[in-house]
Amino acid sequence: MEIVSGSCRFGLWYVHVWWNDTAVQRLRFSTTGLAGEVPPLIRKYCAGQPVDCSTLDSFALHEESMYSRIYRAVRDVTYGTTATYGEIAEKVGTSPRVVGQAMARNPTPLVIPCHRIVAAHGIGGFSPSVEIKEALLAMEKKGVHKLLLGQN
DNA sequence: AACGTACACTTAT
DNA sequence: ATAAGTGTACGTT
Repeated sequence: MEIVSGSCRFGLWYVHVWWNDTAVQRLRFSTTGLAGEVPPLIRKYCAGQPVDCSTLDSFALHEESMYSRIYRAVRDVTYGTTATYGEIAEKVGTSPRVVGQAMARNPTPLVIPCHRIVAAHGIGGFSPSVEIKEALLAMEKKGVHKLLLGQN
């Protein structure tokens, strides 16, 4: 099936997505837009609705590599919660540093929710900008609140 | 095929 | 604050 691409807004940023009917192939944040549609779930998520993009599929989840194992563990971190690099490392049997490396190379952020992985004593990194990570986490926190209280 | 090095970390000085 | 430990991937030989 053919790969299509598109972008949507998230705050000051654009989210570019390359995807087909089975999985997201690539996702990245950019300061410029791109013609075309993104998967509906991602559009809703970026609009602030409490939907979880990790229910989408990413090609990067289905390999036998260490990174792929890490990505599968990261996918299980649910909306509105966080885990540390060290926790993920322990789960898959590697070191925290490696988890950081896997996050830095994550081909499909949001779908593999690397923004929910934080350092033991700080927020950790995010490219292209840690502001995005902060915004995503703040939004999810608010979203869960909304879900529980049914308002605001 | 081996080697060096770069890391979105962590823990102990 | 700083240093040592860490495992994987990736670029150079």
